[in-house]
Amino acid sequence: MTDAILTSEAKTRSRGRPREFDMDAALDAALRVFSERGYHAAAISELTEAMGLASGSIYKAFKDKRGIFLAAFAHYRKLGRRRLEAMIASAKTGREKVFEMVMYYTELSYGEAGRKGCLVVGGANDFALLDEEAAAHVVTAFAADEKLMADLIRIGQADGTIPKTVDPDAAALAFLCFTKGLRVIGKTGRSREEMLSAAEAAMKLVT
Amino acid sequence: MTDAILTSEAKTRSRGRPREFDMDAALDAALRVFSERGYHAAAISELTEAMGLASGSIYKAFKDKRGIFLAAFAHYRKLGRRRLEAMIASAKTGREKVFEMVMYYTELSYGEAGRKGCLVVGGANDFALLDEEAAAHVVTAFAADEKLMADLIRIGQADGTIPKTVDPDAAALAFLCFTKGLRVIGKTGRSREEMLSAAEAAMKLVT
DNA sequence: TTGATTTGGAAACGGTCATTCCCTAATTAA
DNA sequence: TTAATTAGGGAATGACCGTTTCCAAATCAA
Repeated sequence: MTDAILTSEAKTRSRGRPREFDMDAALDAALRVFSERGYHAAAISELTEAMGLASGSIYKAFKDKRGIFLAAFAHYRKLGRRRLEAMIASAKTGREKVFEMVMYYTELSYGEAGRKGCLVVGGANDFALLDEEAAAHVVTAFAADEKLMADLIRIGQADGTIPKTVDPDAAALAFLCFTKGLRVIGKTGRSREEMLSAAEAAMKLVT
Repeated sequence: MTDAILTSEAKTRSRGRPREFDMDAALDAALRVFSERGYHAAAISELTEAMGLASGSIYKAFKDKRGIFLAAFAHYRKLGRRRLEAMIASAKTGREKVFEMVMYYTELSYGEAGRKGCLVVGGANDFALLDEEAAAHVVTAFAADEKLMADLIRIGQADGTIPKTVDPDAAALAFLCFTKGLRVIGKTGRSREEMLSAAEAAMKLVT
């Protein structure tokens, strides 16, 4: 409920006893619990244990269970976006950038990491019809991914690595479905090789 | 736990008072609740209301909440598979069959139906790390879809409507991810037109 | 009929969950 | 120093949830 939740950057010391725990570490722990168990199955007692905080402390730092989730969700998005943009930046052509984005999700979608799943995909499942505001955050997250992918496709069309015949918006939505589907299938524990083969096949979307 | 749960076909009358409620209708109601709210957020009280049964009756017909879900899940799969196979049968070429399968999921992924989501995708989220046996049912459901899609692609390669250069297994997994992703994105309430454009784009997977 | 068996349903039960309370500790403002 | 404020934490709280119990009703076997 304070700026600290949103930015997790320390700033001008406020009055009263200062926070002792590390917000980023606490949110890391919280998102781990929410990813593994889902929102509704995650008990406060599990969150307190994972975060290393008593329930009273958690309820003082966040408004309620929903508040913990929304903070963890924002944290998760910030971290993910940072890693994703780093991968995209390392690629030269538009087509390679598209491939890097596909690979970013592919590498998260097998083995143990895959089984833990995606907080955004999980959020879509847990909140779509139950919590309008939380659902709006999920929509925002998907929209950001979709827009980024469309931008990368247009870059590829500008640099000649992706045909002009491709409809960037349609292909971006198809990629969005594909990558979120990767995360769903990843929860069933597939191998890296299988997921890589699917990712390569998906690149046909930009031919 | 009886055959009736699995087959929902009436058969040789057993001893004792006969069941009064319609199993298919009850499972329809149950899967509606589970789809809309997810497994953990679905309360028994909601199930009793939707199914028109008292909790005692439900617990006599099913073992527990998990048993209700598993029965609804099997029911959902049976209904879905029936509709899917009908759509595929109406298509002539292998490529058209692939398209019909993609369209089957596309038509479930927008508007109100899309918002309700898929019980199998939801199950992957709700059970992957929490219930090994239930998770195995999810794996089976995905595997059936994946195998069917691979078969359709091979039919297309045999009748010349899909290039031999396509790897059927890789493309089938890519389609599986795409269609399950459609169901995830569908929970955020997209339009039919958008989803159709993505579905058309996805057909590039078999070019 | 009678007894055994099974279903239907309402009420009761025990446990767990999210949340609050309250006291102590640490800090700033005056 | 003192007062005000905020964090930490453990115990208490109240609600709800899944499940069980118990009794009446309906059927079959004898």
